[in-house]
Amino acid sequence: MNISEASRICGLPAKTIRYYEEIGLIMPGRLANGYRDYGDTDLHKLGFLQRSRGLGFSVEDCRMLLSLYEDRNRASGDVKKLAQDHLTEIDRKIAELKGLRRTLSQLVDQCQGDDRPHCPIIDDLARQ
Amino acid sequence: MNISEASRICGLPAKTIRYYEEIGLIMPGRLANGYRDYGDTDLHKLGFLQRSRGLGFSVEDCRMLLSLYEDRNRASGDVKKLAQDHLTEIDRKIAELKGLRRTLSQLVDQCQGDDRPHCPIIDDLARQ
DNA sequence: GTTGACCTTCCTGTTGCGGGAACCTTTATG
DNA sequence: CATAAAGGTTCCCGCAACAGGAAGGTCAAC
Repeated sequence: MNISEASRICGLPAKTIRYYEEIGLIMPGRLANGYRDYGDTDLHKLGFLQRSRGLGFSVEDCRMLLSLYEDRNRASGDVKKLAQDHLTEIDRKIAELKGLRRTLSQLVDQCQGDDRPHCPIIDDLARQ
Repeated sequence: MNISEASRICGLPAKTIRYYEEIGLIMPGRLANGYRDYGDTDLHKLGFLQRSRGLGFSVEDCRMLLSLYEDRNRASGDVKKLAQDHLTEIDRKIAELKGLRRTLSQLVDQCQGDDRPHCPIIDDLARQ
């Protein structure tokens, strides 16, 4: 199966699939003409990558997850740790964004938003 | 005032300050020896940038905010719109992260996290 | 005069691809 | 059968917002 069909099936752009190959994540076979040739195993891996990335894991995390996926003797604890660390990072980001949101929405509420120059948002940013 | 002192005062790394100059955000004077020389106006702008970035505005947004800051005839509505758009974007990111968080935490909860290979997280990612 | 702490510019690397050029193959069509 | 369109390939640049580090100039102190 060529790359555009693999792309259609796994939902990843061809560019992304080539990139994953470049960094050694999935190495498909090649046909005599040099075209990439994706088999069932490749397609499963691509789908796995698509969903892992969809959960926000970094590509390097995905590399780790993929090797755990292929390791029949893996410890589920290793997977769980990866996921928990990611969860912690997500929580950190959410907290950070909520902090920004609080401050920003207060400022927005205070601003008249009309044609006049007076602006509490600018005043806050410019506070001496 | 040289760059390291400016950095200490505004709280931005010297690297960042130089970068802001490179992209035309703040253009300090130069001494005879070629060293950058920051005056009060420059320092105010740097502080303004530091706080704007701290609220998560993109550097290009900061450029716009800075020009509104310097525009005595600005309409506060322009500032408010920028801030509201940013707020919308923040909300979008929060929602996205919360979605990930939901799915991920469910999976984590289902996983035993022991030495055995069975793992609902992997199973979900590998779902055929 | 020499050391050490500054400063300068310039180049590379980061993350995860997207866009596009230049070129080759295969397939479809007149 | 010639050709054009639609694939494939590699390779290189660009994005955001800097950080790290090399190579070299400058300045103050001892």
